Amino acid sequence: MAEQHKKVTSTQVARLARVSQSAVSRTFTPGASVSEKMRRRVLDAARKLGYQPNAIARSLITRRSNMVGIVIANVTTNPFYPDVLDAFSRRFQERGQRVMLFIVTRDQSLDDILPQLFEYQVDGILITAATLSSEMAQECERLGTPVTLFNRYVLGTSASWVCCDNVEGGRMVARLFLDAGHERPAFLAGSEDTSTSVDREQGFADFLKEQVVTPLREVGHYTYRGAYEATLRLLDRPERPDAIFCANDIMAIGALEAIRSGRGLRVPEDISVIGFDDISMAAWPSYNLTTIRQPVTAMMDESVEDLLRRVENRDAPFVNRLIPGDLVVRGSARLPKGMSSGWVITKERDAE
Amino acid sequence: MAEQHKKVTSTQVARLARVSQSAVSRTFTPGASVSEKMRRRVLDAARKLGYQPNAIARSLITRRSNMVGIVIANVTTNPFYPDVLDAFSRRFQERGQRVMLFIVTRDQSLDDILPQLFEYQVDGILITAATLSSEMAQECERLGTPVTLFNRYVLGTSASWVCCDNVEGGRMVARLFLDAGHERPAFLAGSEDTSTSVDREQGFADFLKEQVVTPLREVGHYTYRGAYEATLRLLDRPERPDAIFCANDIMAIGALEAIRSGRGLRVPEDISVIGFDDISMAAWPSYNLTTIRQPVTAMMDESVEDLLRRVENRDAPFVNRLIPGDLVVRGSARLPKGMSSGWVITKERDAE
DNA sequence: TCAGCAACAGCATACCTATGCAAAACCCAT
DNA sequence: ATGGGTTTTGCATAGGTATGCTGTTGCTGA
Repeated sequence: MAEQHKKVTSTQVARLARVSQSAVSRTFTPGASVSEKMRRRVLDAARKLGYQPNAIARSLITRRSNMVGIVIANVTTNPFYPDVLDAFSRRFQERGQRVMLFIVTRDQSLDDILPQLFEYQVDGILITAATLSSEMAQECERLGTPVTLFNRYVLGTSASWVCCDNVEGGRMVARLFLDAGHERPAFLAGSEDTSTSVDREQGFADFLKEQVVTPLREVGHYTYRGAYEATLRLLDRPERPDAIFCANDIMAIGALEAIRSGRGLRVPEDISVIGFDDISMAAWPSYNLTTIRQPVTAMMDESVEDLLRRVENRDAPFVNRLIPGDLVVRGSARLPKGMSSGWVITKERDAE
Repeated sequence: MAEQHKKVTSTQVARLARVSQSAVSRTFTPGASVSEKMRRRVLDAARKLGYQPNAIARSLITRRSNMVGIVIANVTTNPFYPDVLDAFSRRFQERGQRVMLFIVTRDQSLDDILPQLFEYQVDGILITAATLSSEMAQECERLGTPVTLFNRYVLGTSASWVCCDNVEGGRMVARLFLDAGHERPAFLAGSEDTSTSVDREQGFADFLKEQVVTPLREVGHYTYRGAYEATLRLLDRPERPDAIFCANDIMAIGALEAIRSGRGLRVPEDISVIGFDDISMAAWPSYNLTTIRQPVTAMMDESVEDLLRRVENRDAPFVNRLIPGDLVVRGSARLPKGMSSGWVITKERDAE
């Protein structure tokens, strides 16, 4: 049997097939010029030896690694992100790109991560739930490595980003609360240093303030437990809120728990709760959460499309996209007159 | 400024620093012999040019890519796995290994995935929630690539595996049900073709049968929704079960929902529910799930230790480890006399 | 039959770094 | 100053593949 312990190279295959190494290479290079006879001879020999091309050597010479870097955070705290990671991985896979993965923590700077990706000559970088320092953005530019941000944005760089319209999402929730007759709305923030939370709050609070209402607020750090406790604090305030907008679904679920198990109140009779993301748990019967659905599929399609386009063509223009989310009406928030559970309310897209 | 658009190579740095290319290489190779003076000159030049070593070229010559492949499944359906992925990624990161990620679906065969990892010359492969065909195991062996399975096992190959003792876990649950006086226990299976589900059921059912009880069973496909529906079917049987052991926590949560929201019964008064994994949701107040805790930390430590040991030393022996889980007693199952909520019951480890 | 052309094969080289070996530099003690 | 030993440097090559260019083959049509 072919029990050699060393790796098989194209040269060995060539020797066995009595052809040149180039012939072997061409056989394994789609679109190269090889006769059918030769291809067969090579493939035979290759099979006999158990040959597989060495992608490392190939990358070295073609200057294409066919690897993209994915940088992602919050994979354990927010079920939204495993979904995102899964879908991205699958999409890149289909497009013939391998994924080099980095999971980062909030306190970890990308400035330590990206250089590792550069060392491995990734063709492009996709960043999710984390932001880019402007030095790093510049570095990417210098190296000619395209970068796409998912759900974050950076201005003044050549990085692409595609983002849910968080401000508009916040606004939609504010409108719903007011339409439903709520008077003491509150916002449960994620992390202060996160654009998603800040933007959602801004849309929410600005809209309310136009109607002369100032929302209460607490911070839940984008975690279930943080939200649980923050909600208890909210409920114990003298001016108890009658509606809470949570910066994401997992916090909304924490809030629900706190309201029901923690304080024995009812949702939505005593308090309305609205989340953001529309993770699959949101539809579970006991949560039945009204929420803003992020248009993930569209966002991801656009992200990988953009990144790969720029990998193919370094000069392709980068793209900044704000995609509006939909309000998914379920049972955790009091309904305004004329609206009913099961509705999905789509914001008409403004002209670009 | 150094605005060149091409990648900087060690040769260019050498030229600028007026030294040999070897000197540059040695400066960036920890432990190589370079004088302090030289190192400084090189680093200066490198900084000026924005040089970064090319890991691809390095890998080609050292025959070490410093990449490991992680193959994982169920990332979106079971919160247990994002946790696992996160921890693995972090551990490898710390040990200086980059992660090449493949997320697979149940119907996807590893036989298509592993060759891709081989092409990229990964130093080792970690497989989670999926199994290895024996041909592939053999292929790994031939190529000398160490493989470690996490939470799966394969016999008769040189692949390592570290696994929770699922049989014993099932047994512990059976014992608890009997001790608590249950008479019509049921098992909610994950997927029939999955060793975790099969083993948990085996431990459970065998123990019960010794006591002359045969459990009911349904299949929940390891998903929330599947479990929800399977539980409704169980509850609608003429001989309604009074205790359900679910093959994992996410199904247990689906079962809880079905019991409460679906049929208006109480847990644990009417029915006991026990899960497996101890994901973080299990501790949430409204679930408060009694479950078997997988000793994940130990399992993961052992997995990466094993894999990296065999990467360093191809001849290091592979390892098969069965690590017992702990029974975490909470409120979703009726308590046997003398046991109380909050207990963690550890199976004394048998001699190996 | 032969010219002319297209298709294909092979040679040689490039990609970028690490490293064995020999030469050079340095250090210290005598 | 000299010699022996140690450290440091540079040269040259290897690692596995892709590809431009030249040479070869085989075929077509007149």
